[in-house]
Amino acid sequence: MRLSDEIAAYILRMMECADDGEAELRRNELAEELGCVPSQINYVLTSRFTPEQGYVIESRRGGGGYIRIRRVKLERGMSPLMHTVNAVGNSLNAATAQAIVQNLLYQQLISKSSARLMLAALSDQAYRDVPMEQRDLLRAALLKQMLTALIS
Amino acid sequence: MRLSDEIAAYILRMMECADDGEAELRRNELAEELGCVPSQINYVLTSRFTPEQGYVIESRRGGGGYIRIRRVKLERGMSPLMHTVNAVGNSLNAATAQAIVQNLLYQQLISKSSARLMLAALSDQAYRDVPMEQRDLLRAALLKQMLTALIS
DNA sequence: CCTCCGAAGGTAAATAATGGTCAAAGTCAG
DNA sequence: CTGACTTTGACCATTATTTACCTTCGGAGG
Repeated sequence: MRLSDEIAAYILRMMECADDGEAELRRNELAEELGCVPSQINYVLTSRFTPEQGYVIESRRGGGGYIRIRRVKLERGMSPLMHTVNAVGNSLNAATAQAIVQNLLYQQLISKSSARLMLAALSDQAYRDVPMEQRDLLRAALLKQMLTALIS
Repeated sequence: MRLSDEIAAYILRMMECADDGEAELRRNELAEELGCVPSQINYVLTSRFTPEQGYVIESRRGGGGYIRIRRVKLERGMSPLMHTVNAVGNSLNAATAQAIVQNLLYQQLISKSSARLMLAALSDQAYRDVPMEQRDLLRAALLKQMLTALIS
């Protein structure tokens, strides 16, 4: 079995055991326990615990730091929002983003103020400092991140 | 639990107990009671009781010195949000952004789901495609954009 | 009054404890 | 053999704690 799969399995197990379904871990500790370099933990997190797969990750550096993984995906019958998260690729232009949000609002899947917030965050207006080539990637990531946050 | 968190919790408790909602303490005394060096109290104050988080601190040195921590109350209505927009510079790190949003939520100026959305949009998680040097600029722009959207 | 001393609190730098990023090198299925 | 996925390691960023030294205030003595 691949190392990454073992790490993923380990984290999944941690989440099942916790009563709140969250896994909180210390990167270096876990890396040591599983015999891998610390950065491999990051690799596993970014490749297997993405918003598309229904996970939200928070972390803190520094003394007493941690990584927390939360699952928001409902096991079956994916929520409509989750469906959108999966439908969005890794790139998204402003017009499409706007259409998606407006559609979610129309379907009453999100509130009006949520829609306003999301439109503001997805419009090119705020991306002045982001290189053009990266804007659509950022937009896609932002939309997915925000929708995932709404579900949990 | 981190020492700093214990200190912060202790101070929060003091504020809750006081009828005026203020906490007044003597640095050395508190340090002794919590088993830390006095300057750690300052660290906690500057890292967790900042103006962004809605606190004001006064203190006096010398005999009979003290430290007083107060929560500032923002007026209701839209103006506090506008005030926040104006107060945010053109660069904003993740920790400060989080503190600002959490404070807005605490003061009931934004809803819980708005806070969640904003936190998701302001966390570094979604910025993987944005060069490090631009992240704080983007974050500031995003926060201002989103708050402005809430106002209008 | 004025000075000086002791009792506070303040600051900054060093150190420790974590997690994050990036790119080179390796692996493996097709 | 090639492209996607993995694994590693060097280097970076953030947060916490400790230590040494500095500043301010009030009052006792002169």
